[in-house]
Amino acid sequence: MNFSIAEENYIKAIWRLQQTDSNVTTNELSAELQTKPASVTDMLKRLKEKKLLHYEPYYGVKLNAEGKKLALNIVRRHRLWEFFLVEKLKFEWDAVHAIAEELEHVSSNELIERLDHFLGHPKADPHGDPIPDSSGRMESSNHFSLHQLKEQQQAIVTGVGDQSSGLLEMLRQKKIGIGTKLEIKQRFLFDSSLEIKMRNQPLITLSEQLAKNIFVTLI
Amino acid sequence: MNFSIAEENYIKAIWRLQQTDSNVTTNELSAELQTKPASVTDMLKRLKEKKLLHYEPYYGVKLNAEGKKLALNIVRRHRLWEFFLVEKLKFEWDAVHAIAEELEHVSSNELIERLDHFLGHPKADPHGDPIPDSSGRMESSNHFSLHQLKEQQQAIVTGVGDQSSGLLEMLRQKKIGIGTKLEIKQRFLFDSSLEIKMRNQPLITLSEQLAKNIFVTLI
DNA sequence: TATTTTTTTTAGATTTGCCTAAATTATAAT
DNA sequence: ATTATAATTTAGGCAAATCTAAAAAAAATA
Repeated sequence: MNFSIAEENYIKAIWRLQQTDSNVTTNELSAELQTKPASVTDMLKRLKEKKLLHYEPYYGVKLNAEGKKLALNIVRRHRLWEFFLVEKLKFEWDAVHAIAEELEHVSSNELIERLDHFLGHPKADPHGDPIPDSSGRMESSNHFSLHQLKEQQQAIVTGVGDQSSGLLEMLRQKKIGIGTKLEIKQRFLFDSSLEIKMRNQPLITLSEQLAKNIFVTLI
Repeated sequence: MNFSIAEENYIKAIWRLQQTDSNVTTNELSAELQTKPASVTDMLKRLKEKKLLHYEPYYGVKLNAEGKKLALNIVRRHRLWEFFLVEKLKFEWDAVHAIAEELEHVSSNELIERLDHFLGHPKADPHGDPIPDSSGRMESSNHFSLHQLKEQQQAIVTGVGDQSSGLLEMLRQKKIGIGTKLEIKQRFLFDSSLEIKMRNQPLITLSEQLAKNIFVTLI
C-alpha cells in the first residue's frame, strides 16, 4: 500500500499523541496538525477505510497494528534523515526538523536501509530520540523530563519535547544542548520553576514549561 | 515562490524537450509526462500565470528566464541526489533515477548546497550528465551519440539518453556502462546498426535505436 | 435533571491536478 | 482552395484535502 503525504502526516501525528494519551481526540489532532476539526474528521474516515486505525465517531481514534507499523516506519525515516543532516551535512541539530519532515516522505525502503547502513545503524537521532529498526522495534527511551527530577539529582540532556524553533532557539541561548550535564539545585513550589547549574556557567532558572520539554538521563 | 511537485515536473519536462527542440508542443509534453493533452493545457495556463514560460494557445510553449532558472535548479537537485545514491549509498547507477525523482522535490536550498559540498562538488552525475552549479551554469556536455561516430573511432561511454529501465537493463546485459571503452568496427547502411568491440568481449551489434541512446567522448 | 457549553460531525464549497467528450484551430492532402 | 486529419483547447466532472457554517452529540454545570 502507498500513502499520500497528508495521510502519512496524520498517522505520524496520531502516533505522537498516542504516546501520552492512548485515545486521541479530533481536537487534539486539529491542534497538532494546524487544520480545522472538520478536516480531521474527513481524513479519519478515509484512514479507517484504509484499515490503519480504529475510529468511532465522537469517541476518538487509535492506531491499529498496521497503523503503528506505518507510523514507526515514518518515524524511522525522519530520524535517520535527521541523523544524516547533522552527522554528514553538518547542520545544527535544531535546524534539521523541517527538512526531515520533507525527506521522510520519500518512499523507497531500499533507500532507507542503505542510508541506515551508510550511517552505521545509529540508535538515536540528534535530539536524543531513539530510531526504530526496520521492523519497528525501538530501544525504550530512558528519557525523563527534567521537570520530574528532584533536587541534587544530576543528569545529561538527551532530547527535547518538541522541535519548535522557539524552544530550540531558547535552549541555544541558555547554552543547553544534547550532552549537556546539569544538576538540579532548587525547586520552587510556587511556580514549579527550577534552578539548575551547568559546569562553568552561573545558576539559571528554568520555567516549568521549559523544564517539561527538556529530556535527560540520570548520572 | 514555491512550486508544487506537479509544477516542478512540468518545468523539468519542458526544459528537457527544449534541449532538442526549442518550441515544445502540448502533445510532446503529454507523451513525456504520461498525461492527457487536456491536462497539459490546464497546467500550461497555470504556469503562464506564474510567469515561468511563454505560452500561446495552439503555438506551443517555451521557458522564460525564470522558468529556465527553476528547471536548472531541479536538474541540479536531481543529479546531486543521483551522485549521492551511487557514490555514498552504493546503488547501481541504473537504479537511482526513480528515487532521485522524489528527492529532487525536497525544497531546502541550504540542503542542496551542503549536499554539494559533502559530495565534493561533483561535475557530473552517474549517467555522465553535467550538474549545474547553484546559479544554473553547467559545463557544456561533450557527449556525442554513439550513432554519430565513424568506423575505427574509439570512445568512452559517458552517459545514456534516457533512464527507462528497459534501456538500462539492456546495457547491463551487454556489459556496457559508464567508463566502458569501445571501438566502432563497422556501420551497416541498410539498418544503421553498428558493430562494436570492447576489450575482452566478442564483437556485438547495436541497433540504431540503442546507439542513439548511448553517449560517449572520443579518445 | 434540565440546560448550557464544548466537541464533533455533516453539508456544501474551493483548489489542484487530473480525466473524457466535444468543439475548435492548424496542418496536410487532394 | 477545399476538405480531411491531426493537434489543441474548452466544457464539464471527479478525487484529495482543505475550508466555513450549521447541526448533532457529548460533557459540564446549574
